[in-house]
Amino acid sequence: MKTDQPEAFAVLRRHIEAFAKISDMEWEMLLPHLELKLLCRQEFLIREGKKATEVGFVIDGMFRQYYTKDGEEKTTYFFFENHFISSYISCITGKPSLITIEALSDVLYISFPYRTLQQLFEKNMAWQKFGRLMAEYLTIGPEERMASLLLQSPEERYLDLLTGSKKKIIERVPQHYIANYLGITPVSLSRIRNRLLKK
Amino acid sequence: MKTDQPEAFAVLRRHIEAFAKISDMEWEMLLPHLELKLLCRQEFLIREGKKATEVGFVIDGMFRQYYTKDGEEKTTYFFFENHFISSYISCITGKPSLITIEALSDVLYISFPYRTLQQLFEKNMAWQKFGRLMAEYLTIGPEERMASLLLQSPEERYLDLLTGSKKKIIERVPQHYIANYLGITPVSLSRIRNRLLKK
DNA sequence: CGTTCAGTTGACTAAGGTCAATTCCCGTGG
DNA sequence: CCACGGGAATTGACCTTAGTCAACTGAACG
Repeated sequence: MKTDQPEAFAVLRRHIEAFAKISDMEWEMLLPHLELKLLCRQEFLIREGKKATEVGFVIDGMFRQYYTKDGEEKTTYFFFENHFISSYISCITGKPSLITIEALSDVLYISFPYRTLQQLFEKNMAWQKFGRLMAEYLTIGPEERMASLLLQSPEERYLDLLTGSKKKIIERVPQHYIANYLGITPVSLSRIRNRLLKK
Repeated sequence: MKTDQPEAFAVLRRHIEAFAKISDMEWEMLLPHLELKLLCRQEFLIREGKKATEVGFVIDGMFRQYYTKDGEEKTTYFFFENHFISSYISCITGKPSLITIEALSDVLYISFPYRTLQQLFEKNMAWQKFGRLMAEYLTIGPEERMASLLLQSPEERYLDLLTGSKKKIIERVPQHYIANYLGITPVSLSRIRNRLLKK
């Protein structure tokens, strides 16, 4: 696992600049607040019921995000390298998080306080713009997931995972988490796979 | 139906300022681009496949937003007075809209080009901030809808509509659209209602 | 008074959930 | 090297709930 801190921070900067260009000076406003952190498998980035205060960026490893209801977990996303990760809604609203984010492997990630980001928003146009574009980007995930739940059967959702950019989910995530992500039980996923084989 | 244009515009300003304070001068930057428009029942604000270019704000009436798949419509939201309405994702991405927005009644609404908004974002910090807060706000709807589809049965979703701020959906929207919104057929909704009566 | 469309009801089908038994895989310790 | 243990995945039997198709009811409107 690479642990080169300057390089990790440079990767983050590139991904921030994919949203909005920021000058060296503006970058220096965030840099002192960055921390490189390590999380072991099955540890939590944020737990349901706690207020989220930090925003993360995955350098190496993967996370699972889920809601809990009646003791049952319902997976909404998996996150891999080079993705921002946070209970952003909890940060924005200041309310306790409804979601839990759990490390599915040992994870190396960059962390910084949402509060810092918020201060940058107020101080600086480039950061404000980053905040807008980031939030715009964040609308797209849930929208697609919602559409998928509304439009597709579990079988269709499974087939979707086999193609395109989602393949790494199939490749890296244990099957029972995938079933959970699809909204079904591992038993049903097994049957669906069986059904598909026979075609 | 009230058609007082200055008053309608003032209502819009109040709702914009619920996100970010803007000065009179900043308001003047948007004002000339506002248009008060009328749409008849069953007409469309935006249709699937077209690029969205405008953002709307409902003064009077209601809309339904839906995806289409294999000729079937799947309702995602209803919008009433004092809500922004747009295929915002299409505006943001510049791609053709996946959703259709249809007037469920005759509707009076304010319209302005997304392009104008985008120009204001670049020119002005207050508008940039509005853009961020608006986008942040827009993440919450799909997130909640996604969670509801993942966590709740159709019956639970129906019960939810009977309480709190969602009551106006039950009160104003025909039942077969509600069934569609719940993700089931009108037949099934009828059975669920029946089942609940017997309890 | 008929036409139309929304909503209800019945009979049957399809698909996922549950529970339990079994198999497979993999790592550990004898 | 093999035997055992534990978790993951599969399979079978049975249940629950939504979908489909069709018939019927009821209210709205001309």
